[in-house]
Amino acid sequence: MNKEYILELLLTNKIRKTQFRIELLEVFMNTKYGLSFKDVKERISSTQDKVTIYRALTIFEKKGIIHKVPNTNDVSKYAICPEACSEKAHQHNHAHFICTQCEKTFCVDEIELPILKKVKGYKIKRSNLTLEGDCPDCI
Amino acid sequence: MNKEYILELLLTNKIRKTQFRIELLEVFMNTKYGLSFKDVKERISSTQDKVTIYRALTIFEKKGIIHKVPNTNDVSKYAICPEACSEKAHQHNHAHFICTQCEKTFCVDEIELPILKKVKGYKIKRSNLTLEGDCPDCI
DNA sequence: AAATTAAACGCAACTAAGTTGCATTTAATT
DNA sequence: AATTAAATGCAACTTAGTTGCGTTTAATTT
Repeated sequence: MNKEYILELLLTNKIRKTQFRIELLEVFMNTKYGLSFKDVKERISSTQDKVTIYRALTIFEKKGIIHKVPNTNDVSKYAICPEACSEKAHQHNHAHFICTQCEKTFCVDEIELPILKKVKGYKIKRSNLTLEGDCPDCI
Repeated sequence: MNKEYILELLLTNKIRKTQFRIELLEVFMNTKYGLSFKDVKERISSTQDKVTIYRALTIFEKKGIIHKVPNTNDVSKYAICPEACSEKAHQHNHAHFICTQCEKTFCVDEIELPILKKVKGYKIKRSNLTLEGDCPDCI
């Protein structure tokens, strides 16, 4: 199991190894698609307060452990970062696919985004390609 | 002025020409960047109920007159569609730039998205490229 | 021009997402 | 064992967006 990797992640990011945060990372690692706040809550065995969950999500995102994928339906999903992201270089050079039927969010590693730095006077720090449609399970 | 174009838009989409909806479209046409609900409310002279505003935004989006750009900060922006979108083919083949300083959202026509139809079993109906960073005014 | 009707509107009440302040607990350090 | 700062829990709050329902009004029909 990747429990060791989780502990390593928490250590290098100076996040305390609490039961809940370890379990939260396990949930993310064992899910192939993005999770909304509600999804996360359902998958956590300990009945944590929503504030605690939000705070963990926020710090994980800030540290580059997970990333947030916004959705036109106003319910963002969180997913674990596939490779090494850090607080400084939080680049997700892959697309996200959102199924409009089952509402699941998948990372699509097959599509590589061109890393643009500048376009017509805009300084680009991050880019995010979101695809919408039907996922393999819903076609 | 493009008042005539607005009336035409409403007519072809079978939306009644009320004072408010005409004004709302004028606001969108005269703004070069995306508007949040709050932005819209501030720019409307008549003091419309928020439900009325939301319903107009929803129907305009459904008809392909405006499109919604989600943001990681959970405040979506709405912007008028540059070309001919329709209820069926609501494709926005351009990127959106969100300034992390002033929070403005701009359509970036310079970047053309490759129109992907299928990737690894996913059926893609819509795609959305969002760029984040500093806009020309904030650099 | 009057009657009809369905879209648009306004209000109240609600849900759901996410935040803030503060007191308490606990992991990690000294 | 004592310290301390991170993490937690609770209450209360804000903000975005929705639903139901009765009323108004733009557009159509007679």
